[in-house]
Amino acid sequence: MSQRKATSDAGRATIRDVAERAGVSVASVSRVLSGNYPVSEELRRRVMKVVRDLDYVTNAHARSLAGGGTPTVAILINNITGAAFAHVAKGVEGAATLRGWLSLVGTTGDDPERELALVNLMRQQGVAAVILLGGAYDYDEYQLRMARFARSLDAAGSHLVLVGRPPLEGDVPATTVDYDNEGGAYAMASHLLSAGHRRVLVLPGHAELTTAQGRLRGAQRAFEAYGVPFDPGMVRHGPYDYEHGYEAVEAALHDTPDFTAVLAGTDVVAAGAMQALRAAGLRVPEDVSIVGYDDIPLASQLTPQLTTVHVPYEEMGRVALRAVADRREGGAGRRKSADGDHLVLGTHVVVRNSVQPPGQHG
Amino acid sequence: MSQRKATSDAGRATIRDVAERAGVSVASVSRVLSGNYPVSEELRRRVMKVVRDLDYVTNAHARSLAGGGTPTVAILINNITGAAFAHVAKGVEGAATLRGWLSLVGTTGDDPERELALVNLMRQQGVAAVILLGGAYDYDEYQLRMARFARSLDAAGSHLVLVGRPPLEGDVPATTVDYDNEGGAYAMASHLLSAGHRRVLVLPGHAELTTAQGRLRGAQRAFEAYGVPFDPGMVRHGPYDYEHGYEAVEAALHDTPDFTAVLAGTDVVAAGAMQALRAAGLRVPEDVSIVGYDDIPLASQLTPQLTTVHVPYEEMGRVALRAVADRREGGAGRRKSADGDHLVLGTHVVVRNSVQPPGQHG
DNA sequence: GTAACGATGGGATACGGTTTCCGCACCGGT
DNA sequence: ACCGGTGCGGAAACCGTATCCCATCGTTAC
Repeated sequence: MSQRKATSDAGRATIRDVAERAGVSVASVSRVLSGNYPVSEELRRRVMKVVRDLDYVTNAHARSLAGGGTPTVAILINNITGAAFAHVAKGVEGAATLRGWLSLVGTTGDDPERELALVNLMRQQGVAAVILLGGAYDYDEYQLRMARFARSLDAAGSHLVLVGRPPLEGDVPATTVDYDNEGGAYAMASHLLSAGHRRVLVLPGHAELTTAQGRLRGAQRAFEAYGVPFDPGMVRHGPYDYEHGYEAVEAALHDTPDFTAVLAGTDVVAAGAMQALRAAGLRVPEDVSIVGYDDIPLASQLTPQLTTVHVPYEEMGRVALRAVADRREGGAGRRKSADGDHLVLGTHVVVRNSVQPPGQHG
Repeated sequence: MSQRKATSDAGRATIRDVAERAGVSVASVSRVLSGNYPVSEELRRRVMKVVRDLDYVTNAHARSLAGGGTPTVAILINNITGAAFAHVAKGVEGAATLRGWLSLVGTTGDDPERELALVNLMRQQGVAAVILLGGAYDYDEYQLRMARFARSLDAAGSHLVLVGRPPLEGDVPATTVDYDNEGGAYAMASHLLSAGHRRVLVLPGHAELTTAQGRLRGAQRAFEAYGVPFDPGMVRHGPYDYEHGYEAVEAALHDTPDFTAVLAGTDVVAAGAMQALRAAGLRVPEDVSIVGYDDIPLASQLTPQLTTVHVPYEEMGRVALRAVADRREGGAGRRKSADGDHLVLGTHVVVRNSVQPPGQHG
């Protein structure tokens, strides 16, 4: 019945075990390990030997409790298997690891309840920031909820970062990392129009998704700029997946078969559209041109290779993490500065082989 | 100069702040929140009101220190953008969230140093398990290192889980979740052989990667079973990426252009191979058949859709997490049982449109 | 009417580190 | 030989929560 548990206990070794075995004080061990206090060479050697012998690692929980601890960021994502999001996650994770930070991930599966639960969970973890990936839904209630999240995290010394969606309205303590979504769509549609296409099937995505709204707006603006009437009947909304692309084209071939090009809201949607056209005996791009959006690897792996809009997803992830890190260094000083709270990265069209002037068979 | 920091301090509220404001003891607040101890309705109401007012959340670090805490698993992955790994991660994360567990991810980028650092970092975090994804390298030193990891984690009350690779040799405290890699390759090659193909270009992957070794062995066995001589000159090793598939086919078309089918080690490699064949003016599958491995979404999005081997990646993730959870529940009792430490899931061929008997043009 | 008991709430302590504050020893200078 | 300074190691006070143990109060049984 010893006062303290035996050194040879099953669980992990504590700093006290190390101190005892090395015949020094607990404080000394801590100092040797953190290295922010002068210790004699002799002491360091003795301690390090025991640390190796016991295979000791410090308890991260205890360490963060006491003040130190490695910063952690949380990445919240709808679906980890989406290539675009995966690239953002890669950017965040890479930048985090580079500075010794940790990253937690959670997937929400498009469920607002899970999102709520996860944000709270992350708040408990005392994360340096919560990074939310993907387009937002354009419901007022959703926006209000985000604002509440932002304030709540801010009050707890954390921070909310929105990636790939428009910033929140009002004076909300959140950082947004966005890309020129509408501009990319404008450029992409212009590319199609300047090739001579006039009847274009548009598959922007879900009507309530901010991403889809921006892409649709960009396309409309391009039509206006070219003086081409925009036919709302040629727009079909739906999820960003392969099946939607396939089915939308199937339906369009039945209803309005006179289109000569497809402006897909996503590369994956474009892939589905392409397959549906082939199934109907049409050739791409000889009979129908197709363009995508995102420039994920798939775009260059399709046949023909897809002309699409490049979005710097991985860089967005890096930028998001840097924003958090900077803010953490900066600390006070720029409390109310709304500057730098909204970063916008550029997009550009990548021309490949899926577009051809209409009516030019062969 | 108060003894304790003011309740209205900037940082997050503590349980003590709540207790003070509600006029109860710290213990009572803890009990109300954890709910594992009888408390009067009056007390509960008073506490919960303050909790809401202060937007209080418990400090996860303190909680884990004190014994409670939500279990966490760490997922270590080479490259998060790989579709197959992403699906495993999804399986793990999904199953984890289902039981209220948390998941940390780290990417190693194929760098053994980073892998080492990450395992240690995760050990500090006191994770319930470290789940390592992807094929292993067949170096002795690497195997030894893994064994050391396993023992180290085991000693710290954690556990190592290997997913998608062969189990470690010897009496190592690790769990392996594997799939019938060789069997899948055998079936896939048989499919090609039974269609009449005899000259097959084989792109198994990196020679040192256990995954590639298994797929190659399976193919060889199938050739033997069919009594078809296996030509080592038709095997080209390389990374599991699009570029390798493309370049390998380009080179093969130059060196040994008489092949009628390509047995790719991965769907992505198959995509590259397909593109290279097209670039050379060959049709798939009329002139050359192609098969892949993994059955990621890309396989069904290519044209023609790819015949491939389905690997239950997401399920592997779920199974891995369940293994960890079971072991944690089970606790003692089955210490030395090597049973159940190696789980193997089945694979099967998915027939699509990329295979045709050779020489049947049209 | 009183003793025993169940239901609750409070105080104290442990969890594993970090860090501040102190004291000790050893150094050289006069 | 005495004194002040410097460098290094130790004791103890936290960090925020869970839980054990005990005190109290209202009940029920005898």
